Amino acid sequence: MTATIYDIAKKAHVGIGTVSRVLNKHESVSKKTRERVLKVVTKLNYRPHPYAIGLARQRTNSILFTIPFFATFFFLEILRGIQKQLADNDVSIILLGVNHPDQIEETLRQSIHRHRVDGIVFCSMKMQDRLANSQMLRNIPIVLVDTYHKIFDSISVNNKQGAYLATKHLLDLGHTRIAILNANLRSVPAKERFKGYQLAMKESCKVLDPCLIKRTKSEYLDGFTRETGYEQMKELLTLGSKMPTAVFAASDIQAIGALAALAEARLRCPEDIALIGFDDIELSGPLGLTSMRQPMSEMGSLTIQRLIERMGKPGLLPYHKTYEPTLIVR
Amino acid sequence: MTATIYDIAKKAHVGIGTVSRVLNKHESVSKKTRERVLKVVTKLNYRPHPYAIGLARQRTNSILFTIPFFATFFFLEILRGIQKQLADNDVSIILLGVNHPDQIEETLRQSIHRHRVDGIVFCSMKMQDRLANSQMLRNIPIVLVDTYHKIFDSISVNNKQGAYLATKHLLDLGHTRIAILNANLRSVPAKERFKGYQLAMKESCKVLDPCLIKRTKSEYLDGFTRETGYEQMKELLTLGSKMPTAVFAASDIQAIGALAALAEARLRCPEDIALIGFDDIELSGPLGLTSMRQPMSEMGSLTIQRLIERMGKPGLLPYHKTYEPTLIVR
DNA sequence: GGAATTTTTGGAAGCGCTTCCATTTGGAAA
DNA sequence: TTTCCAAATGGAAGCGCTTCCAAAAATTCC
Repeated sequence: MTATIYDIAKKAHVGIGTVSRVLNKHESVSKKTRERVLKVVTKLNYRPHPYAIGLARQRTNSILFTIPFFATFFFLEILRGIQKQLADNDVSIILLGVNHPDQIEETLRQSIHRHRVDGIVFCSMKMQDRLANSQMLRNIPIVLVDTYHKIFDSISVNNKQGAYLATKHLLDLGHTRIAILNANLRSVPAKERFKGYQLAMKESCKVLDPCLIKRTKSEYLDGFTRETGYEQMKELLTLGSKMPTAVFAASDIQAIGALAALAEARLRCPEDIALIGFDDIELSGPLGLTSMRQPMSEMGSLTIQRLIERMGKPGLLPYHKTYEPTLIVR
Repeated sequence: MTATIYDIAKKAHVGIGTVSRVLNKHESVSKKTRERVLKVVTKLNYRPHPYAIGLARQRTNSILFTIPFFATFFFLEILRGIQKQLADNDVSIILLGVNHPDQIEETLRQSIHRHRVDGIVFCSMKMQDRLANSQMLRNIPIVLVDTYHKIFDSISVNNKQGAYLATKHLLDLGHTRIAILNANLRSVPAKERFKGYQLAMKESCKVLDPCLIKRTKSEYLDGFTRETGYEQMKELLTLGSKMPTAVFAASDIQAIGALAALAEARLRCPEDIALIGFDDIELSGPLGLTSMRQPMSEMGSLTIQRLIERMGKPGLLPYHKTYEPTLIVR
């Protein structure tokens, strides 16, 4: 059996209230007693019972981390940042994988009720207005990562700037016919990335050739998939003389699909067609894919900082942080 | 404020004991009362407080899922299976990412104490004897996934058979000089996979050419890394006329490293050198890498089934389940 | 030295549940 | 109808903590 504060109180010849006060660092305990209690705490290797604390304090000290289940590396990286930050704060994280966007609301509702979490991190999924304004999320601190909604704190990456830099990189290499493989434009990141591409192209006075601008109507994952990239590249390859010399893919995952299409067509990547991605996911390295990197782990840390701050002072105005992605040339 | 059993009891004109009994499906409640209580439960949208339950029952209904932090797809897949299985059981999962093997013990100790978990899933990390026998893990149900130790339940894949099938596939394609890129042989899967390779080669009377057998001394991740694969393939490429015509990599991740080496050497994969991997990770598909698939999600489900069963009856003998991997030709 | 504060301290009550024991109820048997 | 017994029920105690209030101890001030 693990020790309780009663055991400590008895051994240290004090009341349980005093023990609790020592453990919670209340200042109204004399130095002498505090030390006596702490000595016993150490000796008995005492650990507070998190559920008892939760029950008494009326909060659970746990947060819900909501992610779409399909994707991979990005979340683990964010998660790593989150865990690092959490270690100090004695908060545990409950993972909620959502398989399909339509499930979000119901799944969320269940988890909130079931786990009575003190806060929610909402990762990479579009926050619908209806959901955002629902009663369910009224009184609970929320931080969005890699997505945006004006009424919540959000941590994201400057997609426009990233896309601008990526395109610029291709332009600087001397390319003129630069295609974009975009996702579904209903996705905010996709929209932003398109803007960055446009801006860079305009700046260097390149005309936007409509047939070089690919996007998708796919709803699944907003089109950030290999399949999309593969299809889009296939289409580009039918252009014959109008083919691009370089391609900016709105995500590495699409870029990888594009690579597959290139391989099928027996085209070499840097030589025949240049390709740049976005996200710098794990496999971009070995594939030699140039990409835009997002400071994922750092974003995770910041997320928790915000969440905890917000848990302390509920009235805060929404805070929006945007990181600048950096170009990783390979 | 959410309703408690007291609210329910009052509204349904019964005692709290009865409410509790209804909620826990005790049979000793008359049908009439049960229905009356359930009606109120629904009306008030009552949800039990997990911490109160935890405190009263003396267990936390949470399990610790321990993974190495580096890897990616595999865990998410396992996790998905786990979550699916958990949905019914009202158990929540606490994620513990371990950054470095040396941290395992301490991290584990902290988490067990802090969260008082009812069970542990231990994924893909070698379970050291010392740890396995430590007091800390004495009285807590544990299931190992993708790793093995005789005193714990384990769920894994028949590595030998998988490697055998993979090698056989290459042999059937007519290859005779087949190399193996292995990981560190202190890793059990690596050892098993080597055995499978040996077996297949012997069966078809191919002599094992030592210079075609690569392994690594790398401790990091037991050598299941891109870097390892890359280095090993580089070495193979220096063999000149003794070069293999086909390569079996002990993991996809190594295979991907190998692909990079091939690309550098301007060699085409299926044509110049055939390559087969193991694990069928997410990116093997788009890369067109033939591989051995493990039923990861299913493994996750089974893991939880075992864990829950073991939580019910602590005395069970260790149970070891081995899945047969299947060949995915691309 | 004694009164008036101020600082420390003890521990009851309460968080929301389970569980056990005592009590009540409803029939069946006599 | 009365007697018994099993089934059904109510609710106190207890899980390990926080917090508040009252009481004790220490300190300050006349």
